Amino acid sequence: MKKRLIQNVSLAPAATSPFPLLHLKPKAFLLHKLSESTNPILTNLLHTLTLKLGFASDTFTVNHLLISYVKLREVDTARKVFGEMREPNVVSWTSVISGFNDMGQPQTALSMFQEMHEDRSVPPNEYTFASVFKACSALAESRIGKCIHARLEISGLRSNTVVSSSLVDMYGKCNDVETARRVFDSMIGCGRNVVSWTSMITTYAQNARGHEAIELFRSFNAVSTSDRPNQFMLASVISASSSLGRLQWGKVAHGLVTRGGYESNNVVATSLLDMYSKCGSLSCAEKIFLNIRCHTVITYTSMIMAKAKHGFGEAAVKLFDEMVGKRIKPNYVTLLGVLHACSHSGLVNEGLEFLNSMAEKHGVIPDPRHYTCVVDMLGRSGRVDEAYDLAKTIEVGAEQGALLWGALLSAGRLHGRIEIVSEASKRLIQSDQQVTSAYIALSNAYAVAGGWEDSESLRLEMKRSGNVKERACSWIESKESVYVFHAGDLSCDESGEIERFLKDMEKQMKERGHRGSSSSSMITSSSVFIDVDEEAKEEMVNLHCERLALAYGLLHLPAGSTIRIMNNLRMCRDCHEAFKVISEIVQREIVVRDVNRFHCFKNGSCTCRDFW
DNA sequence: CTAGGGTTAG
Repeated sequence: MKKRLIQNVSLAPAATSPFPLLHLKPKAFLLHKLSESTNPILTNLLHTLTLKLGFASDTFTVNHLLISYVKLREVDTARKVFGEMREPNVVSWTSVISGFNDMGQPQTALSMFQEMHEDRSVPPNEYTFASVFKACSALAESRIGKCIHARLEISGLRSNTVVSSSLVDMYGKCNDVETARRVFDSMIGCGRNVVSWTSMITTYAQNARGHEAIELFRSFNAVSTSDRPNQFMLASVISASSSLGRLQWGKVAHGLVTRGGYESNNVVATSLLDMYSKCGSLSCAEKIFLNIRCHTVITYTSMIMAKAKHGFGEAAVKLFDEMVGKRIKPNYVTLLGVLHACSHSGLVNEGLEFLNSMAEKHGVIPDPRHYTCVVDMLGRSGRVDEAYDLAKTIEVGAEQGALLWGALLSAGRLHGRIEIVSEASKRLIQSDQQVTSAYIALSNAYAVAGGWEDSESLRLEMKRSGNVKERACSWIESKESVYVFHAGDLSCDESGEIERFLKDMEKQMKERGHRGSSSSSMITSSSVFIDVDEEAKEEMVNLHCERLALAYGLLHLPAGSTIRIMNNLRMCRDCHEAFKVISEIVQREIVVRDVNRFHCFKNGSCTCRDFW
């Protein structure tokens, strides 16, 4: 066995020269072989050879050994080798630190850096700092990151493009957009490259500040003479376009993808798929999906999500089966997609079945996010008590709890279950999460139940405590502009025309037998057309901002054009039904999408307000 | 000489 390996590995004759490496000295031979080894057995052998040939204390040679182990993802062996080094240098330290980064162990990377700091014999250099900031970024640890940033400042290292880019990224991942921007601005002296710009654009994109991301992308293109956007930057810009729901910008980015020849890049393709889906064009999303050659769990999950969001639950489940059939292993996000699909298409029993069997069948253990999805599903379909019973059994942290009880709150609201709304709101208020939404919901619930005084006093309480809710809104995109309609806002010039139009539409809908939602759900600001029979509630109709967006679109967009409505409200099945009826009446395609609220919580603290 | 930064699905 051993003999064969040696033959295979090191001294096998090559075509041109019988023994191409024999003329090399032992050390050069070791270095050469170590740098090209992609085989753990070979590296092990070279390890032995290093020791036998007496290079154990040669830092340079052992560094090669270390790096070889790191590349093979054998970071623990690398660490062991490192521990036996007589005189590790800065490269040795940095290699091990970045090895832990690559293995998804940023915590260990940081403690290695701390060890290095306490050891004092080897000061870190730019390479070390770049790796360490990457670790902080992975952990979203701005407190530690700031301390190390301070060490960098006093270390006397000249500012360096790579280090500064890693800093921008780190602050971005820690949701400290302003500091990220300050670092980015300070880079004017040391030179920015595509990576630096991408870091800053990504910072904006990932912190729900899509407009600034796009704006910065524009400046990059205006300012940069030699650098063109690459796949990293494009993926980020496309993702910013999706979170804004701006198909126009997404299409421009798609053009740049084609021009740059990045279409076959999976990451770019996935971001395009997601963008088309979120901007309302499921058919374009599907085109992208069908062009992907090498599918992964992410490409499938994205398409499953897309179908789910557009209400094609059965198709999403079918796609899931296809994926499993191809032996692509689903992960927890995939199952969220499937549950989402069931939830949005009324496949309640199927959804429950998925929840109960996912651990056994697919090896994914349901976590609070899956349960939240199912609570939402039960709630939408009217099985509010089951939703409540399920919610009570789930142990969650504050942030997840906010989503869980938020879902239940919507359910209670949707079905006029004041005691559920009240319970969910209280939990939200207690956990100090989404306090304003909870107050609003509670107040609305009181209002529906006729407790106008309670409702009024709650609103006063909110005003006193400074809880001002970001307003729900819907918007419609046309060529170059976006028209935003805020809840309760009828200030636009055409309001009279729009109201007349809506009244007429409601009449037509009734003639076609559309019942609309129950009157209690009017207050959810999710229902589209409803019977307005009580004067006292007239004012609330203004809450239905997607009606306004829709009417505006129908009145102003050219005949035959598709109308895309984005909103940041939670829509129920009735709304989708209503849009179908409207679509038939006006003979136009109407695409409605809930802006992904989840996105806003992705990195912690941002709010939906930043969309506008 | 050997080591470093940015991207996609909820």
